[in-house]
Amino acid sequence: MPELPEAETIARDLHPRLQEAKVTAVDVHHEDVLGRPGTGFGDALPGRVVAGVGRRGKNVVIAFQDEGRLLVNLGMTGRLVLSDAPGAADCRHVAVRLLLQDGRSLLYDDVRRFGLLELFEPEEWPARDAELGLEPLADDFTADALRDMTRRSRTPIRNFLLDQSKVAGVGNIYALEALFRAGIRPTRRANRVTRAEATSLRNGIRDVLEEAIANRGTTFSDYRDAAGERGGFEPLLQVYGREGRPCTRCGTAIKRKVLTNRSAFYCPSCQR
DNA sequence: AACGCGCCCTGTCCGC
DNA sequence: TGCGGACAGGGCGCGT
Repeated sequence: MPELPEAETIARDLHPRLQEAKVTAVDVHHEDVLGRPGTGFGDALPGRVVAGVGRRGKNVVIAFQDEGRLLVNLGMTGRLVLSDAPGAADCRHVAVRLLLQDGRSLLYDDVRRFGLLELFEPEEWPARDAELGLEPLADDFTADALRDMTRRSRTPIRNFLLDQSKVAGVGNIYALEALFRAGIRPTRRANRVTRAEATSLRNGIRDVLEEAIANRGTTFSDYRDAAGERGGFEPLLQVYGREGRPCTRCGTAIKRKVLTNRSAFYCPSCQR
């Protein structure tokens, strides 16, 4: 499941390889990955030149020289792969292909098509950007800022962390890993997180995201980077997907509990 | 208004 | 071996 570290890895890899690239044509094989219907996606892209590739939350953002932006939410199984990368041959579910003037193409491949591609004109971007919450690696993601938000919510803290309008970029894997690091059970109501725990949680979120970026993300099943390669963080997961296996800290068997249709993994001894 | 739920989609796995 | 069903889950639309 691509979250912030996976989007960051893809953006960093694509940035030098897509700069100055000019889009000449667009092949849309599956329209259901296009958000914002009626924006003329296929007609509006040709002629644009890439200025750079960045990230907002868990979205890869391709910025064009005219300040238009293509936001790519990878959903569950989305991949952004260049046609000349070794992993391009593994893209068997290409939903959208951007053809480039230099002969390459950028493939958006997505088996389950939960992903979304949205094109924004310069004046449209600020409103979309404002819908996303704090960047967890930015300076303004402080313990106080996190606590100000958690104290106003009664939803389980795991669910709170998945809300992209609060903290942008954290998904199920890193939410659970950060909660383990902070010693907080995923089921705890957000407004029951103490001031001290909010500090631990803020630090846990930043640490796990930074460590995952350093390891090029987590491949649990489907994630691949822009070259089609797997991430390296999966062996370092402490709770996610480890039901029944011993806690790395205390040895207690990791538990799994379904919270609003999504698995939550935690150590019943370390997390209260 | 905040919150929870069902749905979208398809490859993989399990049991018979 | 083949097949049906359960399962995985990010984000969104909807109901409460």
